[in-house]
Amino acid sequence: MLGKFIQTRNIGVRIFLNWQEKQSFGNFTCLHVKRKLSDMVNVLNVAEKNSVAKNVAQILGRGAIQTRETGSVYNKLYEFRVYVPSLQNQCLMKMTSVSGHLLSFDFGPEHRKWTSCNPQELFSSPIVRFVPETGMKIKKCLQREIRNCSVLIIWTDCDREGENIGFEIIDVCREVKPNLKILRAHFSEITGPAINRALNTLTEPNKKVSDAVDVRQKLDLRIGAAFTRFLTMGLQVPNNNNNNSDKNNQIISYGSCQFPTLGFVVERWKQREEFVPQPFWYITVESVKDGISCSWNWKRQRLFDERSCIAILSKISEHPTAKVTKINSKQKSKYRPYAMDTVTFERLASSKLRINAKRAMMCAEKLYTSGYISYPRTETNKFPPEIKLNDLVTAQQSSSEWGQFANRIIQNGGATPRNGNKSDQAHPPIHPTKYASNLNGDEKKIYELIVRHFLACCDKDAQGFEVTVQIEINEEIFTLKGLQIKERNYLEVYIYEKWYDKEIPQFVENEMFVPNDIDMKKSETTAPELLTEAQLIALMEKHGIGTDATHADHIEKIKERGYIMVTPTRHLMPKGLGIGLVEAYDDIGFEMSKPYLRAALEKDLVQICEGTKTPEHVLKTHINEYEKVYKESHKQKNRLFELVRTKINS
DNA sequence: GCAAGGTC
Repeated sequence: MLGKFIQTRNIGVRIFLNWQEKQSFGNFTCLHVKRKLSDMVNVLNVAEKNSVAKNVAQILGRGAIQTRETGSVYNKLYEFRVYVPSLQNQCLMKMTSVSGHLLSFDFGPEHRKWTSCNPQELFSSPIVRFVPETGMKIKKCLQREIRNCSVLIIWTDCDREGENIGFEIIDVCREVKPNLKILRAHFSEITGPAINRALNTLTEPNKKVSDAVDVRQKLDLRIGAAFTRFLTMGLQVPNNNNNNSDKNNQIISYGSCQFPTLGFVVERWKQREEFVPQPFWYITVESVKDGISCSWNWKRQRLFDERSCIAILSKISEHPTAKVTKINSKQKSKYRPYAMDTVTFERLASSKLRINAKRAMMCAEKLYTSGYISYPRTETNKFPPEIKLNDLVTAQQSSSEWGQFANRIIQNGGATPRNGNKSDQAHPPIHPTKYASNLNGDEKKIYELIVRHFLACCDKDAQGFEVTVQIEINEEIFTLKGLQIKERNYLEVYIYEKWYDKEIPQFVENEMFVPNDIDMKKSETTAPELLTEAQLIALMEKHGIGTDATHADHIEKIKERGYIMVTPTRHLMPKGLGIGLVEAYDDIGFEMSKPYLRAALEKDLVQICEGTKTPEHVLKTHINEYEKVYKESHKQKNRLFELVRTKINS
């Protein structure tokens, strides 16, 4: 086996020279080359984006790669030679890429113009699939290169969309070469071991997963377009942007993700609007001992009845002597963070670094394609047992900021990750894959967050000692808590969380003292705050609205449409138009702004992937559901539009 | 002029 391998490699080198000769001398060596090339299998490899193609080629080609232009500015072609186990052959690998989806769905020409048809027809009108102008150069490149290849290996991202993009590549290539052998590589980080493992474990691509995405695309297009045309043309809201749009109406869009996103913002706003503050009363006790002031907490916390509170106050004022009835001491831990999934990442970036989710994902994407971190779109928050965490921790020892901390983890017996219980069965939690020292700006901050979170997760919980003192004053109970931090552990590297000592005096059981002050205070309940971006993302995640990659886009979209705005305190506030749309649909009895419809679709898509439902069935069911809503809104359109107009003007 | 999902 080894002998064969070496021999094949030698042939590979010879052919390589001949191939270059062929380039230089045209047909001169043609016959000779033809004979030798027959030993070599030509393989076209296609990744989802150029950066992946480049880095995968660099790893597999061990630096011996040739770069060629493809006609598409962003997509290069990299050539190298490597032995591919599942083909049992030394291969001439041509590695190139698409730029995300290559194909696009749209209505046929007869339904594309807004005035061409009743929007309801869009639920059943023909849909065409085509390569948009922006992808034509990539398509030409794929079809040109596949002609002299017998194998196609798909290197798109290992998620649902990636599988679908894989089939787009397959369709385009099969158009010119129907009898291709097709293989799929599985990887979730671009490192030597992961990429070599992928090459050694090629499988068939998964059509079911790709089918699920087709269903999602068709549904989103039909429903989005039908309702958007209906609302925009029906409401005729004048456009206040002075752009060059020849249409004078503002677009009032509906989308299966943007509408529920809006719904969350409006719902919170409503809770706040409808909130009625409730007055409440509570008793405070102040004392001083050993020079330390203590504010004791009432066990009843608060009473909503003033007279009851007065009664208790007068009762304890009769014998205002406190007796220490209980002292509890216990170990207290502050837990280190779980391994990082995408939503946690987006929320931390937004709340701790003040980098909005959209920008944070862009930075993470760049760090991933540069090989610094693992794939940033993951729902997994537990590390697989086979991952070599100690190697990853060791790699961070070069840092002047957290290197010592990484070193300490290793010295103390190695990484002990705090794992959650979610796994998408495709990607590990977000973690650094190598040390980076040359980053700047937001990318640097994002990388630092990922590294510090990773090291914190691999370290130990912080340990403290909590003392709870309980007193009774004429049968009323009050408590005081003190905290002594013993071991900071993960907190030393995780600068985003704080934990403070709280010093309290020494007490002994049955000790008696007279408090310096006993008082009754009045306060009232406060309304919930408007949502922050971080909280909205958490809600979207919880209800399955959008993907890790698009949460941020949907929030941007509803801002752009004039449905919501951001307050100076960075809270999300719905505008009249947004409130009107949500209330109008609520009013005619449809939960369009609620997340349930999208969640139901998501569930069906998973079933398509698992093979328990057919794509045709799922598509038909959901189309029917939304068409019913459409017909009803059309029937009640005067009422619906009037409701929205009232809100816009209020 | 529409969606959501990829990416530059």
